[in-house]
Amino acid sequence: MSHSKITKNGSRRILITSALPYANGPIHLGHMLEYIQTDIWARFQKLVGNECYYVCADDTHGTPIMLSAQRQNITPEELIAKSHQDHLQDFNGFHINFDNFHSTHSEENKFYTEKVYQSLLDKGHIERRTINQLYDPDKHMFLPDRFVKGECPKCGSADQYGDNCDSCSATYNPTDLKNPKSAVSGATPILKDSEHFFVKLQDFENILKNWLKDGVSQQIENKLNEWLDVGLQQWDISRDAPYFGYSIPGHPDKFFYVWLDAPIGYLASFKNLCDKTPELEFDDFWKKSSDAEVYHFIGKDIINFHCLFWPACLHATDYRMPTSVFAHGFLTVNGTKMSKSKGTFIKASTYLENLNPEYLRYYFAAKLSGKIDDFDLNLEDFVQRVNSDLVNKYVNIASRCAKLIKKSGNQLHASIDKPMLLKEFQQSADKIAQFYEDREYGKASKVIMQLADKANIYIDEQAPWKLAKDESTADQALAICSMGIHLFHILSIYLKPVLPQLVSQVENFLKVDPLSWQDISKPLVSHELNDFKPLMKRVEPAQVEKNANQLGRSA
RNA sequence: GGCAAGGUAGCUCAGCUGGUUAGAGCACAUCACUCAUAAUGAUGGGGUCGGUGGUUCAACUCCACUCCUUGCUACCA
Repeated sequence: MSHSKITKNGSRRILITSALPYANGPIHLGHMLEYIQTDIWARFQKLVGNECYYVCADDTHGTPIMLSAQRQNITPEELIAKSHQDHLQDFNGFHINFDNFHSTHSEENKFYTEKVYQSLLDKGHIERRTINQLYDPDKHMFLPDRFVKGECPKCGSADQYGDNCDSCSATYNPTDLKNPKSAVSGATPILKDSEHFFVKLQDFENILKNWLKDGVSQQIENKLNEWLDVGLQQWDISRDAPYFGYSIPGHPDKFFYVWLDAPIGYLASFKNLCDKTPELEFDDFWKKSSDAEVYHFIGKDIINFHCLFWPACLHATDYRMPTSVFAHGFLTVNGTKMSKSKGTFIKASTYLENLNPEYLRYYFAAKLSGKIDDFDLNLEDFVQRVNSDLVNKYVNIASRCAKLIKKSGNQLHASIDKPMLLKEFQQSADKIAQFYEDREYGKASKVIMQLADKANIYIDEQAPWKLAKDESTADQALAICSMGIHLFHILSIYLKPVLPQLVSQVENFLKVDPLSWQDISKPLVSHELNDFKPLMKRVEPAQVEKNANQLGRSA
């Protein structure tokens, strides 16, 4: 169902998360779509005066990290420490303003994971059962799906991973693969028994159905019906040693599956923030009766984890469930999946070497909706969109007014030249706020750019440059250019969640304190400005090409 | 294979519960302007809405089938 909270009074308490990046690889632009989407929402909530916290963490456990560390001859702890630094650098580079970025390999996470498990156990939601699984006899480890390769049992294609075939898209069990090989050692896997721990998800069916009814969008609910219609099954939450993670209390050879402790990272990161922030209480947000709001931003690929397993875990632990879960689609580049060989697998760090992060923030904002549709980063469109909207329309307003104002000592006129136009700009605030709230950033951007067009039309019609030539009308010219700045001022507030860095330069130019939503109604009459300096350069198509080429090689 | 979401002008996208000549931005063309980071303004050409077949007085909007893309399919993360 739709979430259309009114954002006027600024009295809401909100906790937001993005999905945890896996500590086994670099952040790429697909990741950034989600962090930028979330960051814009968090910045918007803060801008309108709500109490809002945005937390995240590295997802550090599981077989891939263990093996990756082995291959690099380092400990998993060293690997995830390196990732943590790299990830933070990328996030900072894109102005992702986390209130806390923690790790699932932390005291807090261990504590809450065990707490969740103990609650599930105490309430009889855990069952133990022996299952049969592929095992690498050389490496002495059980093999997750993605570490078994073989021929598709249906079409015979070679080198197929795990449980589905790339070439015929058949679904099967890893044990069905013909000529299976361990992707770790190359050995032929054998079947071996092991006792696993399962969460009886069926126990939560009614709770989950009720929560879904008004907790998530129709699109997500439709998807989840696949699971609910067939009937919820048991969820395997244990993995055998060797495994990098937390061992299950009382069972030293069994470990918690990474997907159990990953979302718990949201709790852990927030707890860690609370411990650093005296006025912040964990229970105010997570106790069952909390009236704070909790939102998870995720990709469409992990809907089941966040809308079935995770709420069940929270409920069993007597915590509140999320207010809602927001899912977005996948990023494509020039219409296709990001591909290393095509040079479209773009790492965050490579992008930052060549391009301004706010170009991408704006491009994402200009096209994002609240739905789970995939998102295409079309590089040509990217250049045109950013240059046209940001430089030619928005920044241009300030640029074209600044020189005439400087002639008058950088002092804005004492009167408002066209009050009705100002009013129109101000009255768009509610509509734009609602679009931000609904994550319809594309629609918000469209309204903002329509206003920018109106500002340029106004200046064109008034032609202050003509009036400035004559002593008798010079004052009128100043009034018009001042009006242009008033409009620019409001546009800057509307764009601030998307373009924090640019708007901070604007604040310097306008000589004002950090802008807030309230400032929309406070035009800078008779205000003094600083000298205007170019606020943003155009994107050069060559930069983008360089970027793509570089990426192809370095990925 | 099953389920979900998407397939609308050259490009990127809007189009609510079906209803006059299908919209926007960019790109393109012509004209105007010259204050502005060769920016801005005005006007114009351009789609029959993936395909086929239905329902209806009327469908981009409903139904069926079909093709294509992406995701999920519970021991991948």
